[in-house]
Amino acid sequence: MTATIADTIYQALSQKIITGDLAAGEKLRQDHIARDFETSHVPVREALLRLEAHGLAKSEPRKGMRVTALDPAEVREVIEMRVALESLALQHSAQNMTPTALKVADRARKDCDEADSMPQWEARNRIFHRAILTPCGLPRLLHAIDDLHIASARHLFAHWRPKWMQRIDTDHAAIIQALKSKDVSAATSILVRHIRRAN
Amino acid sequence: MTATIADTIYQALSQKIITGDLAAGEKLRQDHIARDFETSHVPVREALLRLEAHGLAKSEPRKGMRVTALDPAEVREVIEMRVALESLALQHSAQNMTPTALKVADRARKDCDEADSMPQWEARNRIFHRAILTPCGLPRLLHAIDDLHIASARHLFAHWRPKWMQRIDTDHAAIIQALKSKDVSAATSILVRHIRRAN
DNA sequence: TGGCAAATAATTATCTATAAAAGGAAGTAC
DNA sequence: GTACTTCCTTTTATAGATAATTATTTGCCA
Repeated sequence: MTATIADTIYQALSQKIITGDLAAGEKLRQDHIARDFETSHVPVREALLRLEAHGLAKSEPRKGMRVTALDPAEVREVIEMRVALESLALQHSAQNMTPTALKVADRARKDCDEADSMPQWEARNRIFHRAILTPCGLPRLLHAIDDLHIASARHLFAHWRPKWMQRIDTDHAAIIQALKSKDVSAATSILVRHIRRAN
Repeated sequence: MTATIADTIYQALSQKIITGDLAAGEKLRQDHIARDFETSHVPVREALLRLEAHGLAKSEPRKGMRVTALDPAEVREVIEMRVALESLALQHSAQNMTPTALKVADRARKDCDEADSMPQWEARNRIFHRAILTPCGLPRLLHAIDDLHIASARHLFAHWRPKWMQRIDTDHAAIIQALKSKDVSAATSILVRHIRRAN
């Protein structure tokens, strides 16, 4: 489990970008970051490249990296992509859904409802969505969905953080219920509605 | 336009992986590649990371990179993802489709039909698919589709290269025709069928 | 002969140093 | 006063060297 330094830096920076701690458009200077992490700039470069791969930063050659902007058009785009891909994943997932997997998902649902801060809720919300989709067994699809969730999370932090309050998510419960009764189309349509309005 | 060295290496390696010149499972050794390109290993590392981001290679920390395998299950997965995302893109694209864009697409279609080798056909086929989808104006979606096309291309090279022969693609023509007459649902269903069977 | 262990080789990850490019400031010509 | 040029600073990109980790081989003992 020897996590590489670049890994650590990538995790830290992506978290900062997601929460808005690093604002859109902000420059990411290699040696400043290197100083912060008490390392050289080489692993920083690696981490920045990974940020770029996940759409969190953009590089202009010889001019450095900047945190990507998240305009409303892209937020809508991400939502439509999530609708398309999460529907697909859920249809496969529902077929493979075991009682065990359902219990795991319901546990994640409860954890999410019980979160007592926005960052905690956001993390647990992602875990819930992943839990209901993981049984699809399509790794590439799940990976793509994860990236979209990261973009969604950025938007959630930017626009909902102040207004957030603890609440029971009825959509989540309804999805679990539909999965339990093997009603795939109901589960899918609730999920689609949920994605479209939760953002 | 100062292309960085890492750029060049990435292009070359990805091309080799797509065409099967670098086989699945093959190790990608940093200093060997560095020697081949007469450079140091640092830009090589960058290129390898980009390969990983596009799903063409996988890294195990401290153990190096390997070209990813392309098992039949993943091929099916990619097809289903393409169906989901290209449908979405086409629906937006059809709405924004200008006569000019249609002409460009039809030109791409003819070029594709006239290709006289498998690699040429593959490149032009990708250009055609991109041409009919680009007007959707959703950059993130197009980018995701591009990555899926790369995976599809690997499969095409692996399984169709010997059997390839020049032919007129009637699906392509039918899609253009449907777009011309603004029949979005017809265009979409032809595209879906096309993706499912062309692979 | 087979299996374990230490040493060796190969390879990756990181660091330090150098080169190249871009951006900005100051000075001069008009 | 404005625009252009040149120099200086900042920052990124690459190279070469070092450290750390893994794989392999060889030698020893049962």
